[in-house]
Amino acid sequence: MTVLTKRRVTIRQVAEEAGVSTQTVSRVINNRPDVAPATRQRVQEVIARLGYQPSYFARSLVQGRSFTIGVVGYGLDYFGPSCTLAGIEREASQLGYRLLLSLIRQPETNRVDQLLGEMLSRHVDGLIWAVPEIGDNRAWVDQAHELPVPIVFLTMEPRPDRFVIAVDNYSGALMATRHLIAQGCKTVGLITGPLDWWEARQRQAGWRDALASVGLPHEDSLIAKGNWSAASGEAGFDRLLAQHPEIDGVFACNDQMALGVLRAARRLGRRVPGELAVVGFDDWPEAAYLYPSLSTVRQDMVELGRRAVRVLDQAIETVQGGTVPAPKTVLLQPELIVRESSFLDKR
Amino acid sequence: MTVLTKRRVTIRQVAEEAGVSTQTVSRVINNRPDVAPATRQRVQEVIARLGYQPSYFARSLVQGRSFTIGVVGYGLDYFGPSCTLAGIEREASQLGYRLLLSLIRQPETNRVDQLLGEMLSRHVDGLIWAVPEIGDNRAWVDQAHELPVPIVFLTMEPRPDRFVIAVDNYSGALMATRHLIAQGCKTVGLITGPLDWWEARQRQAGWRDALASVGLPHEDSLIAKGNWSAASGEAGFDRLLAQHPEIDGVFACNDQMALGVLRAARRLGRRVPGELAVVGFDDWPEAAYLYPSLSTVRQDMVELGRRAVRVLDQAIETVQGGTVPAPKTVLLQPELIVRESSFLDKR
DNA sequence: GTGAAAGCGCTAACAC
DNA sequence: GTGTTAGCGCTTTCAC
Repeated sequence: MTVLTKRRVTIRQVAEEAGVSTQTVSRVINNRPDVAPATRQRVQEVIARLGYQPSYFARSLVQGRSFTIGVVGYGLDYFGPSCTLAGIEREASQLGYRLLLSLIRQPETNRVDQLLGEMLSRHVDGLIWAVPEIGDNRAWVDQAHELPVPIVFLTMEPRPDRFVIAVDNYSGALMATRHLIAQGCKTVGLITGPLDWWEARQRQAGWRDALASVGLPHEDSLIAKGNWSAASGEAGFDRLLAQHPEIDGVFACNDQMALGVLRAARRLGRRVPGELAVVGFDDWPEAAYLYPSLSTVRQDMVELGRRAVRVLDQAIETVQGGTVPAPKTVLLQPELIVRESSFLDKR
Repeated sequence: MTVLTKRRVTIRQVAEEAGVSTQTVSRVINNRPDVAPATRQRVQEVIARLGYQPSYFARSLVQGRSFTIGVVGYGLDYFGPSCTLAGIEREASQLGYRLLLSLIRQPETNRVDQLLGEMLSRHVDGLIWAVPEIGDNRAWVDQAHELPVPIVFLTMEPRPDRFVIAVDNYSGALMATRHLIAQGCKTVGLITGPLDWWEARQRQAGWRDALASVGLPHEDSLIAKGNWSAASGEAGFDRLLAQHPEIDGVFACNDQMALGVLRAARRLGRRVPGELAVVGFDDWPEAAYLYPSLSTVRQDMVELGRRAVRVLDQAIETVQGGTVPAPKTVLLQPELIVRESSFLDKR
């Protein structure tokens, strides 16, 4: 508990106490070789005794590097983003960074300027933009070339001039829908997320292409628009069934909406599994404990965060080295998890 | 997008460009009154043109204040902690603070020293310790008097010499159990969390006292120890039922474990609601969409976080004013949410 | 090996 | 009103 001293100890006090100059202390705390062993030891003793803690702060000012990453996140009350943040923190911490966190509540914020400004004025070494791409909330990205530090974008349409880390939503939706088809479904409905979300559009495209490629129906009346909530999934299935009583499969674009579908199906007397096969997206931890347990597409949000930090770290190092880092895209592959809810009685 | 300039602009460049001293620029950016209107305008123009962004960093160094709060959190893959963090961020942002975030994975960490040291060396104005009280992971708190900045503890046993913000778990458990009793339950089992968690012990105590006060059984064989997961809730109910086939009520100490109980009950052929009444704790967003929808005890984790920041802010102001702030405890009251799962057929 | 001087970007205190 | 000086805590450069 030696660090916990009432007043901040400075390098000067240590120097005085040890009878050396501040430079020597600096050399010791930075593990420079050119210090006499005896001196080094003496200084170290004083440091321990006084509980001296070098100020990263002052150090950053002169070195132009803070070992801090700015993270702009969104909607921590959802499971996915929380995991992503956890992943970011974990990797960052391993690489020796701390996190400066900012959350935004409306993803269409126009405070982007102010936000970035605040982070930059705290001298972050790099930025992670962990806000979903919604509507035109990416318009500003074109100008981000001008940022003095590298920035990595999470969950947006990959583009060659940016660092982007994303899950392959299209491919995940393809897997989910093909699985339903393989189960024998003839009419597969879709509960989408809000279509101004890039992720939602990708998943919808996957659903459509999977059906189109085998000649199954995929018209708009098979699509119910949800808002990621269980309530919207429930309502969406009601609408779907009203128009298509023959429906025997549903791909819900997240697990919460799938939960809503399960609830609606029960209320309307459709057996799941058996008469109706349901697949979700996310693999949220409770999916395995629903009744029936939910088949879904797992995306590893923790890994997403970690990758973002690794990529950013490399970019930061490159910048520190004086070069301009080459943008890079990482597309993580999701995984189909088959449980009970997607089983269909063959007819 | 004016802030996004390639190289950081300093106060000196602005001063030169505007033909004034750095001091005058400083006065303008700090909105000091003693600047001639004409000068002020000229400076502001230059600031806008150059996209100058003052460095909080350098400012903090000289002012001894960073408008940054250090947050040490835990287990962001759970819903509660995520909400708390969201609440912290929101309030902090409103009060003009940024967050420096650190997550720990084992709550019994002995890296407390290092962690606090790192935060302090980044000159945080105050700290929020948002890690549950587990085992003796609070032993170090006795020494925290020596910290140079105020620290607020979340979710731990209140004590008069500390800032503590917590939910009244005892009272919540009391409400849950009394509700089950009021429904007509005669044998009420308990699925606890790990008992080295303070919260788990509080909830257990509430359960016990509620039963004891009306003369209903509350022996240890009615208690199954879980670990907050749905799996442990399911296994716990199996054990409970084996020993007490007459069981007609269960209080699960969180909603996940309650979900496990629902699953086990279904498997074992106990009707919920009807034969078995179940109440959870947390009111996690999907609780209303389970089948049956889950009665539970709502705790407002977002508010918990916000309160922590407000209390910390006051303490910081007091410290800045040169006084020692008086510790304070805030105990938030949870709320019983009655849904379907706790109904019991009267006999 | 070690120290003195200069400076990172800013503001407090004091001059004028 | 505005500029000058000094200094926050540290590191870098260059003496010795």
